[in-house]
Amino acid sequence: MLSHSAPDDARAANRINMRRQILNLASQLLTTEGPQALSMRKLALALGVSTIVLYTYFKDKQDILDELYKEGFERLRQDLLAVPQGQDAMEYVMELGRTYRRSAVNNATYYQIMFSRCVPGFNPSEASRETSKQAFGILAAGVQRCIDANIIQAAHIGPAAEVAQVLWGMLHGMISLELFGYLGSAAAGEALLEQAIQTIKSGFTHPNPTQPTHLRTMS
Amino acid sequence: MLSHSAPDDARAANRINMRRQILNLASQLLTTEGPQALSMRKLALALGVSTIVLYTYFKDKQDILDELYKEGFERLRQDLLAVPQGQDAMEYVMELGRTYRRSAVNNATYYQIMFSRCVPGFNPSEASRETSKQAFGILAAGVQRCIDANIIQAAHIGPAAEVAQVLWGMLHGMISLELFGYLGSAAAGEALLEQAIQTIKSGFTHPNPTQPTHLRTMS
DNA sequence: ATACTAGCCATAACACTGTTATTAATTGAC
DNA sequence: GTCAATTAATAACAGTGTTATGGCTAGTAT
Repeated sequence: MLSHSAPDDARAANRINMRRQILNLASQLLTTEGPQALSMRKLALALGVSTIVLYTYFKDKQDILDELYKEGFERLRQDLLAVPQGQDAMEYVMELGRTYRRSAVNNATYYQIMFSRCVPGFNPSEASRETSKQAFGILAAGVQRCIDANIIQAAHIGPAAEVAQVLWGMLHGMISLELFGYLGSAAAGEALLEQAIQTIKSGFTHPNPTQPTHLRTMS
Repeated sequence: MLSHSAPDDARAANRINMRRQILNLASQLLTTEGPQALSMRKLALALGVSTIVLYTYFKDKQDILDELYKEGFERLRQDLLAVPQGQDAMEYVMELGRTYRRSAVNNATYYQIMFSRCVPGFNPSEASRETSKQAFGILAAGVQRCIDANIIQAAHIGPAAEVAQVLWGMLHGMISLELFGYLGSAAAGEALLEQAIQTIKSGFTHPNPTQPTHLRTMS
């Protein structure tokens, strides 16, 4: 009923200011010490306040992680948006893949929150998963361009979203293996991703050879 | 110096017996309640003993997780070994891929331990990582067979181990996305994996088209 | 100006977690 | 039977997320 706007707005501004301050510190703690070091007590201590403060600005730890999850996908989205949509549609998609890897490696701790269950109870909220879909949308749009240019024959391979999911899976898989230390050095990871990209390019441009491939063998 | 073998063997037998009992319960707890529910106290309680018992048979929690990690890769390896090496080398590799997914989905909680950092401080030991390489070796051997049969032209695409790593990455990526809920239902996950397998098959059999693909566009 | 209401925050605690120092008991060895 | 060593229970320490209690401060209403 009664609407006293000015002071409430001041409070609201203070709220989002404090929220941002907490999130900035959480982000810093995440990048420097990793996901498991991000504890409510450490956060409060670094802020010079009590733990209760965190709970006045966030529902719980999940709420904070949810924001970091969103920020991670937003960083990825920004990096992907920065890729120039140059001449060739397929070349653009391949460059998206290389950029995806660079972004993931540069924000490895964020990537862990986004894709591995590194914090025991954490599950991203539905709203946050929408953010993830926006980053994926850039890949899908790139694939759609390839289909429109007849570089990928959609009829033989499926709708753009599905093709993009396959592309996404491969990118994520290679990066995930690299970040888990299964591929050796970063250089090896980069080289193998390049190989994977070339493979998927060939796979997309030469869809589904229905003739049995073993007939083409020669001794 | 003094070698009293028989009783020490009795103790040793008891040790490995107890170890197995603990691991069985840990495995059960892992599959039924997930990685984050696997606590030392819960384990001890379920065994009807004190927590200290766990520490007399294992160095720490990591030690137990390490065993589960190894068991996970052993299950995967066994499942992959069960795939019949039928007629076509490429068809065999594709079936390996489908089996890999089935195995991962059927042992989803194990898969989390194997590939996602779901337990804060856990890092598999070097010895355990060797176990993981044995499972990977089956994929690599399958790829090698394709190269030997000239289905995959190694000269254009790289050595078998690298090709297999690309295959592995794609498999892992698709499964990882599915298990994280990014692909929707299990049916969607299965269908998309099939599409990914078909794509990689095409990519492997039609290596590196050096001619610019955009010349082949038609309106 | 005074009383009040609302939000903010510190202290301390609860229920967990992994881990261990101190004890006591059991068990195998001679 | 005595002795040594392994084993196990109790209880505690340090850490985690979370919250009930209560005090304080700041804006509102009269």
